[in-house]
Amino acid sequence: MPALLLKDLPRFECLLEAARHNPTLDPSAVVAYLHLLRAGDEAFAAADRNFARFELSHGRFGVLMLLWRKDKYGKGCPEIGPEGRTPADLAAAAGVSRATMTGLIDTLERDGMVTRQPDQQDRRMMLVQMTDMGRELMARLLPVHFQTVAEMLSPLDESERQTLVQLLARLSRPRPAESSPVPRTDPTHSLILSVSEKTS
Amino acid sequence: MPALLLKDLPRFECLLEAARHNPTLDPSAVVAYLHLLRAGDEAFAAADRNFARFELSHGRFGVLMLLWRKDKYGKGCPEIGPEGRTPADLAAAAGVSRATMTGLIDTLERDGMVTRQPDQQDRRMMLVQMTDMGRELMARLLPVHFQTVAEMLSPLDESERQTLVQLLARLSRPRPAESSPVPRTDPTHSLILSVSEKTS
DNA sequence: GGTAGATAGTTAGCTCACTAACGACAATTG
DNA sequence: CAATTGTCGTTAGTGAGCTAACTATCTACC
Repeated sequence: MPALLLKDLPRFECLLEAARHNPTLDPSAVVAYLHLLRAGDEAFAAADRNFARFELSHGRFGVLMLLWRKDKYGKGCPEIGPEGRTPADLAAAAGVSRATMTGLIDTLERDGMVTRQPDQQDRRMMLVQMTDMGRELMARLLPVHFQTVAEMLSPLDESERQTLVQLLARLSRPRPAESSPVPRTDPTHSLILSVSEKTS
Repeated sequence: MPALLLKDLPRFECLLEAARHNPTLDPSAVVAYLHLLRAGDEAFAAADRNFARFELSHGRFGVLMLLWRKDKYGKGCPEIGPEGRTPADLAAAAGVSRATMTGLIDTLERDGMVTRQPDQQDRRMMLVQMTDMGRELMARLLPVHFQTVAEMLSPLDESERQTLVQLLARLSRPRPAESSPVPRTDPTHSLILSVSEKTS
């Protein structure tokens, strides 16, 4: 459970009171912000508890998930592609530093979940691939993980989930919005984005 | 930025494809889950950038925030009260372990933001109090922080924020819902809860 | 063709959480 | 009153992330 935050949330009346002395305090914004942090942390922690049962950290799971996606569905979704299994690419896709990715791959390799082999074309690079053991681990873990996610969202019906996603999507840092070569679809559905593109 | 996660989110079509092979995969739940993690992480990271400018970590900010609230608004909101300035209480309110709170208070005390003094009644306890320097720091930081929160939520109008809060509140782990001695108000507004109560 | 700059992966050292275990003290119970 | 039980704050040690700096390699330009 990495994210820490005030579990003892202020009451709305206190915020109103405080707002009278702090002109920059927007009570409804603070309430939404605190709820967002809390819900995000709960979701994160719930997933982490599952991962821990399989001796995985969130970071290591992320690596396996990326490899699994490319492994299984790389064909169906061409922008994922079979390439991009280098540590640097994994780091960008997972949102961690290259140094952190080295450590993640180290332990995954030690545990026999992935292999590292030098790239023939570019000898600076390594190629990371999932082993059968890694695939088996994911085959056991993913149903549990997906079930947890499904349970977490079970209080909301389909249209409520869609509303939630649209609201959350509008909170993301407004991007340049230019340079979108892909045919426009509902932005809440085609949520490929930014980081994978802007290898700048 | 503590929380790490897949920045390279899967496209909805990929999820649909994957769902055909994984019966437990609920595509709309996964999309909502990923958006939640991402939005929460962005909110967390944005706040952290502010804190870092004032040489604060999220944890240290939490401590100062709790002390500030009790310091300023303890009277207006009696359930906060002037007591509860012990490390153990701060730890429970901030959602960290007592050991972590010791470290947070250590550095805050070193930097002159808080003081520690032994409790006279119960000589196991310490009392943590904010110094004038701490108050000054908060007086400079809070407007920046509140402004960041306001900007973050600016894409949503009041009714949208309310919708978001209600949806997020329903995602929180459903509590026993019993043992609520306080007169019922809108649960999305009176979001005092759980942790402060269940000192069990 | 040789040098300058960029990039890939790694290493070293940092911060900030955590758990487990400790001594000091308080509260409860025989 | 003595003993047990529980709590408070602290310490020690671990894990996961980060940045900065290094080596090796590729690319581009004169």
